[in-house]
Amino acid sequence: MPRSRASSQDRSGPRRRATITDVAEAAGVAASTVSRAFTRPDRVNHRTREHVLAVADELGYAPNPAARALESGRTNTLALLVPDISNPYFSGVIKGAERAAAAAGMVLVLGDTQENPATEEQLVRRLGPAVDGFVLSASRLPDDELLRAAELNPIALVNRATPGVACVVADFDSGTRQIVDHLASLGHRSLVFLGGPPESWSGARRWFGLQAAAEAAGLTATRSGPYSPTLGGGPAAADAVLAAKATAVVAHNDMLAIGVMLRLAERGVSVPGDVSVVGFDNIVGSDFCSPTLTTLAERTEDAGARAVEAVVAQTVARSSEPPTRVLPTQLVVRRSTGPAPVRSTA
Amino acid sequence: MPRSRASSQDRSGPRRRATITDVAEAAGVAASTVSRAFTRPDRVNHRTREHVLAVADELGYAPNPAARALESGRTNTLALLVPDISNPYFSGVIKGAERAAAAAGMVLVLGDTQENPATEEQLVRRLGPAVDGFVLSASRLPDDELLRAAELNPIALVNRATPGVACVVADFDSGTRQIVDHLASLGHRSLVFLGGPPESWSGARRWFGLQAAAEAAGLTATRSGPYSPTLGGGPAAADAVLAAKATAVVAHNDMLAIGVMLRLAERGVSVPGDVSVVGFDNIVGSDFCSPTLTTLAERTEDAGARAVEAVVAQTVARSSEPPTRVLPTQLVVRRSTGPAPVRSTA
DNA sequence: TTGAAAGCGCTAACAT
DNA sequence: ATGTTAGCGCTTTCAA
Repeated sequence: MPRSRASSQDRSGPRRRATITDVAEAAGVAASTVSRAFTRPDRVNHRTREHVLAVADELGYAPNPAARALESGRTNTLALLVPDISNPYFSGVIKGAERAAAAAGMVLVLGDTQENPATEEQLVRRLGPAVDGFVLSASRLPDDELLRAAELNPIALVNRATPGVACVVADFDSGTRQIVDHLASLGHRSLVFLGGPPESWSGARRWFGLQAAAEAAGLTATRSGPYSPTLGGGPAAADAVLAAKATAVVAHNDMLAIGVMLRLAERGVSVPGDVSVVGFDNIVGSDFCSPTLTTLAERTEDAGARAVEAVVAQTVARSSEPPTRVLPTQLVVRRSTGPAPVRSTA
Repeated sequence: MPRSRASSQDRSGPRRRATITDVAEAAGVAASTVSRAFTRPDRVNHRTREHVLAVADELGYAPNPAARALESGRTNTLALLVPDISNPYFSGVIKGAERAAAAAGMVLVLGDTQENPATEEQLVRRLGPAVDGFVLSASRLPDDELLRAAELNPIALVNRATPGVACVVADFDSGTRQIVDHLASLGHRSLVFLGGPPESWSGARRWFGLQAAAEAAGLTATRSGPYSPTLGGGPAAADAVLAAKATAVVAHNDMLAIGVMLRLAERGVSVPGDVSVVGFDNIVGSDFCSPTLTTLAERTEDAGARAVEAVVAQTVARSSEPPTRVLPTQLVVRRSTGPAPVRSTA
């Protein structure tokens, strides 16, 4: 049987991995005993177990997860899909998910959907049989696809809500209220929202919340955009801000907010003297840009962790009513917001 | 045989995944034909193939990777281990690795070693049988462990060199020369290196290169630290800089450099008026901190991609002499460096 | 071109 | 407490 294995005579090729049978032979026991020694330590004689484990260690044996998965149908692997791994915003989600996955004894597979629904769909399909569940962060999939995927695999969403699918979302209602109240208390009478990608669920929630909060506080809220949620989106957004003679702007996210401030500085506009700027995300960098950025902080690590927990829970027992968790948000006030400038047209 | 499968009557539980047998039955062919339809399209009648694929699609069938892996010994999965996923420096490596892995038809598993050699070792051991190879970025494992691991799995290192293991490293010799020449051309006569973690291979290379380049250029180089390679390391490092009356400092990385500048600003010291500051990494943020940071850019995405390619190459054929690739570095000059201040003690 | 059968490494029933 | 056996889903001989 000329199977494609590493022939044992290559100079430095990977040594053939020890299998459970190798260990069994070397230890003079049956394979099932070796298996038990690893998985049900209490169901095997203490001394046998010691011996088996010693032999296994000597042979460098580690159970083959593929074989285990085949038998049990469980892979002990979770997949986390994000739109853009290099976006610092997702670092927190990733970190939290990693931690929770490790705590649950699971391995995390990371996927980058490149902001592309087709890529995301493909990853879900391809990874599906290889994982026990998915965490989809800022998913771009339409509701019906999400539902379909959720039939085959446990799924939890982060910052995206779809009825029937577990999700963890930031409390944008409270968050936008905090932002508006903060601006109102500084004397601002109106704000401009600089929108991000039209497909962004959280973008929609942010704008919705801002409108409601503005109305409640007696401010006028208008929307501009869409702009790229990156530093590169800054110039166009900043120019629009100046044209609109806004005294306060709320950007889709911190990257855009920082890009805006860069451009405003270039054009000789003072922040917060002339314009106050607020972002979303509280990314690394919002604390050292110039001026430092007032922004709404989400608990991204918690979000990642909670989502993993939700998926793990589903792998154990599917509940009929998938939970929705709302995580608190908190406005971090820094130097980019200040009193509304006094206008001649008061 | 009461195997633990999802019983088909749970309300909304995961539907049982279609297997190759299901498809075979539904299509009225043998399982082996279905298998061939997917893996050797040319070895099956055109019409049969169409039919089989149609049925498979209808059933939502996707081959089970675990079963494939069991048979072939290949998982089509690569693992990338980094010390800290949330460090923006690694985003580039991750991104590049993702891209190269996808191009090679492989899935990438990401692991966070938490800057901990023990965690790293554990991950390598646990993931070993589940993956076709490893990319170890900034590995903290001692040489002998690396060698041992390399016997069982193809491995490529990023910014770490160990004889006998494939690696991709940045050209720190050239990079440090660029830094020193830049400072020398601005009239600086000495520099202080703010060191990072003592175990860091690239940290050692940086300091080594700086010394050599300084000597060649007739500058004095001294070292200070170690400091935490984070914003939080800034204050201590900055205070040391002032105590040393340095005119130019080179920080272990950008995060530390930015932390230093923050503290210097706090203490009323002008950058670059009084002190010039240089970093390593060119992270996102080095372009919008204040002042913007002069830093040595590495080609991190390329590094990740090259490393993946090196691993993939090894999975095909192990070469006796694992390759070392040196990637160019480039100094990005921004506002944090300027002419050396004129000192009374000239 | 297709089907039948064996086996990848492991775990779980069942027997001892 | 331990061994024997069957089978997870798939690919791959080997026959037809």
